[in-house]
Amino acid sequence: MTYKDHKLKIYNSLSNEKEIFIPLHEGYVGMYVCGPTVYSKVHLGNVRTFMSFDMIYRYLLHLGYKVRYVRNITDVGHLVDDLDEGEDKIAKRARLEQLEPMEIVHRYTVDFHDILKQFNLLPPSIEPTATGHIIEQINIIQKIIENGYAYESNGSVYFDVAKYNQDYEYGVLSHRQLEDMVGNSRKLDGQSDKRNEQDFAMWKRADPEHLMRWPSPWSDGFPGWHTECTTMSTKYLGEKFDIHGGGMDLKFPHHECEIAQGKASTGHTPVNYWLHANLLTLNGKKMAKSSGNNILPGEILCGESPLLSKAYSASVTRFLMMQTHYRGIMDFSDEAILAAEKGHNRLMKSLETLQKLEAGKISTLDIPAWRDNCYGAMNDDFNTPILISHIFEAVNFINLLRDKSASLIATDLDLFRSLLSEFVYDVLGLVIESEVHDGHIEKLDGTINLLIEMRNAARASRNYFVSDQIRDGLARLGIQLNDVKEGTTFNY
RNA sequence: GGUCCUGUGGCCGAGUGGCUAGGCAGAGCUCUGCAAAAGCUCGUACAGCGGUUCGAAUCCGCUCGGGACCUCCA
Repeated sequence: MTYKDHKLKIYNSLSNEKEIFIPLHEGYVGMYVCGPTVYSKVHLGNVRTFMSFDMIYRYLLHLGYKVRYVRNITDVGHLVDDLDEGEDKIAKRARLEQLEPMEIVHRYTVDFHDILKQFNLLPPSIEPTATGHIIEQINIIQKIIENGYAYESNGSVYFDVAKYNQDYEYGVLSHRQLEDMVGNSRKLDGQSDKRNEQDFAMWKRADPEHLMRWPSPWSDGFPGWHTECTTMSTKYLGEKFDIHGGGMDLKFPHHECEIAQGKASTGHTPVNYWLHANLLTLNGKKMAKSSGNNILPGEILCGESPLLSKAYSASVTRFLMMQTHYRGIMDFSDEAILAAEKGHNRLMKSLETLQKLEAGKISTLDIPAWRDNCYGAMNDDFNTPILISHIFEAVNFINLLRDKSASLIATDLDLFRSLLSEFVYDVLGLVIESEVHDGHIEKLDGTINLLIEMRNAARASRNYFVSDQIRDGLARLGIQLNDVKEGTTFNY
C-alpha cells in the first residue's frame, strides 16, 4: 500500500478543520518544523513536540512519500522578553556562564541531538542554523523593504504590520483581528524604534558589547527570530511548501509573522498545511523553562527526579506520548508513565510470541480488515491512540493464535507480522530493549538456566525450601521466573 | 479584560447524534506445591442545569471548574 491507496486527513490550523492532504507535487512532501533555541537543555515538553512530528514524518515515509524534512536550530535572534526589547537568549546565557555564545550554542545542540537520538527520533533531512543563513536573511529583509512592508529605524528593521494588514490580512492563522490586538497589547516602558507595537523586528542593531553581530546595510547587528524560519524554509523547500509544524505556543506570534513575511516577500501564502502539536503539562501546568516547571528527558531515563518513583526507558516514554493524540494536552505524571510501562511491556512480550507462531490451514481472523482499521486511525489526523487500541486487539489475536483458538494461513500470518512490525517499530518508533548490553548475556542466561534446572529438580522432589530460595533470590536481583506450561522462562 | 480550547468510569486517554475505543488499577476465574507471571471474564462513565430531537456524552444556551494565547517558551 502506498499513499495512493489512502485518504490522509490532516487538521489544518489555518482552517481549523481536517482537510484531505494533497501535496503540491504528487509523491513528494516538503515539511518544515520549528526547532529549538539552543540556550539550555531540552525539556520533556520540547521532546514531545519533536516526537509528534517525528511520528508524522515516519508515517509519511511509511506511506511512500519522499519527504524533505527541514528542522532548524535557532542559534541567534531569540529574545528573552518583551516585544523585541529584551536580550538575546543565547547572549544572556553566554554572559551568565562566561562563555562564547557559540560555545553555548554548540553545547546545547549536542545535548539536543543526543537526547533525540536516545528517544529514537529520526534526524531531519536538513537541519539549518540561523547563523549559517545571515546573508539569505538580509536578502529577504531587503526584498520586504523594497515591497514596502518593512522600514529601517535607528539601524534596526521592523515589519510594518499595519501596512501589511491593508493589503493582506494579519491574523489568518491565530484567527485574530489586528484591531483587537492594538488595544490589548502591553505598553512599552522604554523608548521604541517601532512605529507600532505590533511591528516585529527583522534586524536588530547590536549594542557595542553584543558579541553576536554581522554587518548589514542597516547596522552591525543580528536577525530577528521570525526571519530565520521564513528564510530557511524558503531556501530549502521553496516559496510555497506543504507542511509547517511547531508547538502550539508558536502559533502566535511566530507563525503568524512567518506567514506575513512570506506574503510580503512573495505575494502568496507560503504554507498549505499548518500543524500544531499540543503542549505537555506537569502537575496540570504548562511545562516551560522560564517558569521552572519542567522535567528533563534524561531524568526519566535515570529516574533521578523527585517526581519519579523509578527510571523509565525511552521507548516507554514514547509509548506514553503516542497514547495521547498530538493535538491534545498531555499531563505527565509518574502514575501515567508507570501504567504506560506495563502496557508497553505486555505489547513487547506479545510481539516476541508472534515470532514463534506457525501458520495454519485456514484463517479465522480477518487481518485485512484489521489492517484497514489501523490505517483508518492514522489517516484520521494521525490518531495514534486509536492505532494503539487496534494494536492491543492484535495482542489479543496473538494470544488466541498461541492458544490455538485461532489460526492464520501463511500469507495472512506474514501480513500480520509485517504490519505489526511496521506500525510498532517504523511508525510509532518503539524499540525492543535489552537491559543487559555488556556482552555477558550468554553467560548470564546460561547461569540462570542452570539455576532453573536446580530449582525444578528441587520442586520435583518437593524441596520447596530450596526452590523458593532460588526463585526469591533471583527476584531480589531483578530476575523474574515465569512458570508456564512448557517449563520455566525468565526475564530481567 | 480580549481570543480560543477543554471538563469522559479509581487513574490515563479515544470518540462528536443511536452500534457505547484502548491502557493501567480493581474484582472473579484458569494455571500452579504456594506465589509470581501469563491468559480469560467483568466493571456501563461522559461537570451541572435547561433546550432541540423519536433518541445526546455527542448539537444549542446558561452556570461552574481547568487550561492556552494575548509578553519569551516546543
